[in-house]
Amino acid sequence: MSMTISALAQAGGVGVETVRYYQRRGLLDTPARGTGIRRYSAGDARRLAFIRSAQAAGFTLEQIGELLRLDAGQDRARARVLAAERIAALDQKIAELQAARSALTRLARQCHASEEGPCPIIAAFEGEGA
Amino acid sequence: MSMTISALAQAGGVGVETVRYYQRRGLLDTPARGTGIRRYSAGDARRLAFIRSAQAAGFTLEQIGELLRLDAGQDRARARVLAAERIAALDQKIAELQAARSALTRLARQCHASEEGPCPIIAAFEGEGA
DNA sequence: CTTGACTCCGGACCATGGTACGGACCCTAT
DNA sequence: ATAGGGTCCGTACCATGGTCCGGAGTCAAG
Repeated sequence: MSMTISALAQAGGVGVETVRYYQRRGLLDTPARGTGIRRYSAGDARRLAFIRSAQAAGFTLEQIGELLRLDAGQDRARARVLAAERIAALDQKIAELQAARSALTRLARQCHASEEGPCPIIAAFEGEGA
Repeated sequence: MSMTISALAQAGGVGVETVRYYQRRGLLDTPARGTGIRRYSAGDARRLAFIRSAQAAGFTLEQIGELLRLDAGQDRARARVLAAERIAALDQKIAELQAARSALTRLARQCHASEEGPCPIIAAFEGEGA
């Protein structure tokens, strides 16, 4: 099974330019072209999917590059370290977002409660006086 | 109570250049200078704190600008809409990060379990074959 | 065997959120 | 009154993650 760049991009839910960008970044390889047009494999599609999910997990493209370079699982210890670091960062970020969410929910509730006076959402910084 | 730009920046946990950047973006105002050096009020500090927390809630500086422009709570309805949208986005993002976290945790556990074979963290896209 | 869609490629450009630079000015302590 | 440290300001630069451009080549259908 082989596909063109646009099929690969579509399979990965990204644009063609993004695929080319990942190639430039060394995250995807650039298959040799037989007769002018490059053909991509299902492996490429899996790799692209990996990039996208690692990205969703908050890895930067740089870090994803590192993960990929620990190729064929040669350096499992390092991969585990990266994973553990990311999990910790994720926990922190999740906590932050949850805090933001409840602050926002509280403000919205207060704002709804009284139609009078300044909106608490905005007024969180009221009292501009010098 | 009045402070210099560096005191304001420090109070807000940002750099001086960041304060100036927010001024340029219209998020903080630029007090008139009496005799050469501008002086900032506690209100400015509260405003800066608001910007930082809104940012932590995932609002872009652009959106924060909009919130601020709904000044003195003139447009509570719009503020509530923005808050509701952000809460929804936050919920989605939190869910995404939680999913990523558990995927990563599972992979790390598998990687630990067997020292043989390719690391599952990396091998999530194995089988490169054309 | 031409037309239209797709591909290739390098390089320029974009948005976001800053960060750094450099010369001039101000302010305080010595 | 002078040195030093902070401030002022415009402008330039940065990292990240793309996105678009234009000219040339390729390919399948009519």
